[in-house]
Amino acid sequence: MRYSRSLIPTVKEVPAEAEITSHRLMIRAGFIRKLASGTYTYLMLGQRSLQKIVQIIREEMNAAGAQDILMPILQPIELWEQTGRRKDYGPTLSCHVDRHGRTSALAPTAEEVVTSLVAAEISSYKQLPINLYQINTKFRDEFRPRFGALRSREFIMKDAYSFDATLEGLDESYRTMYDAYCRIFRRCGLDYVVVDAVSGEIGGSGSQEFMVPCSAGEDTILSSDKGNYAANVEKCEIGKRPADLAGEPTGELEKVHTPEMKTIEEVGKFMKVKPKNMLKTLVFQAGDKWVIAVVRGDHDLNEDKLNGLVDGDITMEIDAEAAAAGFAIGFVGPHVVVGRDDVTLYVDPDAVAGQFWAGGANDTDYHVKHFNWKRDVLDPLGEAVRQRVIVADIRNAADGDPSPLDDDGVLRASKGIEVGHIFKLGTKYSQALGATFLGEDGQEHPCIMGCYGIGVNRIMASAIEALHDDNGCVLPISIAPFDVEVISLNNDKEAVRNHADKIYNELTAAGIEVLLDDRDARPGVKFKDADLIGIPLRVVVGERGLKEGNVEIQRRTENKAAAVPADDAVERIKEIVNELKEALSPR
RNA sequence: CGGAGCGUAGCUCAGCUUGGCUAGAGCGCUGCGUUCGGGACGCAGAGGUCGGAGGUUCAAAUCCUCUCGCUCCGACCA
Repeated sequence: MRYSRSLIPTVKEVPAEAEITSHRLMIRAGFIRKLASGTYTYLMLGQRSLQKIVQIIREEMNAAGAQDILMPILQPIELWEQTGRRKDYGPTLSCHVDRHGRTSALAPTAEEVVTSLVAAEISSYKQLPINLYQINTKFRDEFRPRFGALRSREFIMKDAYSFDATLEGLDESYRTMYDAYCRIFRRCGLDYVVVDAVSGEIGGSGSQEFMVPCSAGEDTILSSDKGNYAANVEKCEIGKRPADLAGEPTGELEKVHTPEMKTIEEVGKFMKVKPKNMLKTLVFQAGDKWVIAVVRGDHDLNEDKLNGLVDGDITMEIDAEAAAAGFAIGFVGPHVVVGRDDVTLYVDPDAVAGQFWAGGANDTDYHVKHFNWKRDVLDPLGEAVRQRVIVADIRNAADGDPSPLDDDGVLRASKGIEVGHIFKLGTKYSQALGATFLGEDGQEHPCIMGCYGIGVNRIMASAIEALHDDNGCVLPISIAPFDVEVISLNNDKEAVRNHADKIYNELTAAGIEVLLDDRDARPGVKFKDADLIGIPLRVVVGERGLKEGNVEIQRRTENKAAAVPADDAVERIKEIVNELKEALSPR
C-alpha cells in the first residue's frame, strides 16, 4: 500500500474528549474517527488491524471445532420477551420500529436467535455437541459510552454458543473455549488474566472473564498474592473474618445534632470520626418487608451478594417509600431493627466488633456515637436476633482483604479491560425457547448451553493501551495493520525512489504486507508518523545510506537502526518478519 | 435520567464578564521560493450560517428563552 494514496490522517493535536492513551493514539494515528457519541469509523489502518484480529479468532475457533455462521442484527422483540430479557436488559437494548409497527431489537448478543435456530434444527442427542459462532456488529445503548473503542454503542463481537446433551459435555465445551481463548489472546500479543465473574443479564451458573491488566481498565480485579485466586470485584468473595456481636460498649450512646449531613465524609468530618469507625446503613425494599444492609463506612456494599442472601428481589432508590415507611433516610442506624418486625438486618462481619461505632440515630438530622451491637441490638432483640440479624459477606472485596481460599493469601486490587467472557449458561434459554432433543433414554431434554464472547475492538484498544511508548503505538505483528513500513526517505531522488519501490515490490511478492511511505514529505514527518502508527518493522531507504550501499532496518521496539547492505535487505526483512510472527505463534 | 461544562476556520483554542470597527491565533490546507536524516522557514492565499430557532436592542459570537449535539461526574449516603 502506498502511503501517498492512502487516507491516514495523523494529527499532532487531539480532541479533548480523548482521555485515555489508546483512544488518543487511535485518533492521532488515523485508525478511527468518531461519527457520533459511541460510534466510530475505522479507517484503513484500524480496519486492517481489526481484520487481523478477526482472522486469528476465526482460525482458533474453527480449530476448536466451532462453526462460523452469520445471524441477523435485527431480532424480533418477541424473542426477547420469551426469555424475559427485554426487561433485564432495559434501556441498554436498542430497538427499531419498522413501517409495519414491528419492533426489532438491534442485537446486543444472540442467545435468543441461536437458540431458536437450534430449537428448529436439532432434535437428537446424536447431533450434539455443537458450537456455533459469529463475528458481527453488536449494539448496546450504553448508559455512558466512553474511552473510544473500549465502550462504544456499536462494536464487533465474536459470540459463540455451545449446545450439549450433558453437564459433563458442557464442562468440556467450556474448557475447549477456555483453551481457545488463551491461544487467541496470546497470538494477539496480549498479557491477560482469567478471573471469576458474575454472569449479569446473560445468566447462568458460572463465568470467567479474560482481562488485560492496565490502569485505564474499567473493571477492578482482586487477586490473591498466593496466585491461586482472582475475581472481578463484582464477584470476589472474602475469606473468614471475625465477627462478634457481644463486644462491650465504649461509652454511653450519645446523640449528636448533624443537620443536613448525609454523607459519611460530612458526618465523619463534623464528628471527628474516621469512616472505618462509622456504619453505613442502607435501606432496601423487598416486597412488603425491608432489608437493611450495614457495612463499614469505608466499604462498599455488593448488591449481588446481598441479593443472593435475600428471598426475592430487593429494590434500591426507594427513598420516598422508605421515608413513608418511617425510615429517617440519611440518618438510619442499625438499631432501627429494634421495635420493627418488618425489618431484617444484614451486616458485614467488618461492621461488627466490640469497637467504637458512629452511625445514624434513626432521627432526621441526628447521628449517634458509641453505638454498640450488644447493648443496642442484641440484648433488646433477645432470641429474635437469629432471624432478624444476619452477619454475612455483603460487601465488595478490597485491597488487603483475606483470600476466600483461607490459605493466608491476601487479596490485591488492580484494574483490567475485559476482552473475553465465557459462561456456563445451563438451560435458561433452551427451556424458554424449546431447544430440546431426544436423549438415548427416549426422553426430551433441554440443551445445555454455554456462551463465549470476545470484544474485537477491545482487543485492539487494549493492545494499544498496554503496548505503546511516548512516540506512539507499538503493535505486535499479529495485529498490526502492516508487517513492514518502507520509508522512501528522499522520494524526490530517483535512485532512492527506485530502490524503495524494488524492496516494496519484492516484499509484497513474498506475501509480506508493506506500507510504502512514498510521500514528498520531510524526513522528520515520516519518522514521526511511522512511530505513531507503530508498524513493527521499519525500513529506511535514504540517499545517505544508499551511498554506502545500505538501507536501515529497525524494529519498533528498538531505538537504533541497523545498517544492512541494500542487496541483502529483502532477505533480512523476511527473516525478521518470520521471527516476529514465530514469537506469537499459537504453539 | 440527575448534576456540571462545552459548541467560534479541517483540528486545538482565544474573543463573550462590560453588546459596537472588517471575528482572531497556532496547527493543517493551496501557490511560489529557500530548505531537506526526527513534525523547517519566508512571502502570498483559500477557508467562518460564531451548533440551530426565536427574542431583547439602533446594533448580538457576546444578553434572554427554547432546542439540538458533544463531553465529564453521578450506585447507596449510614
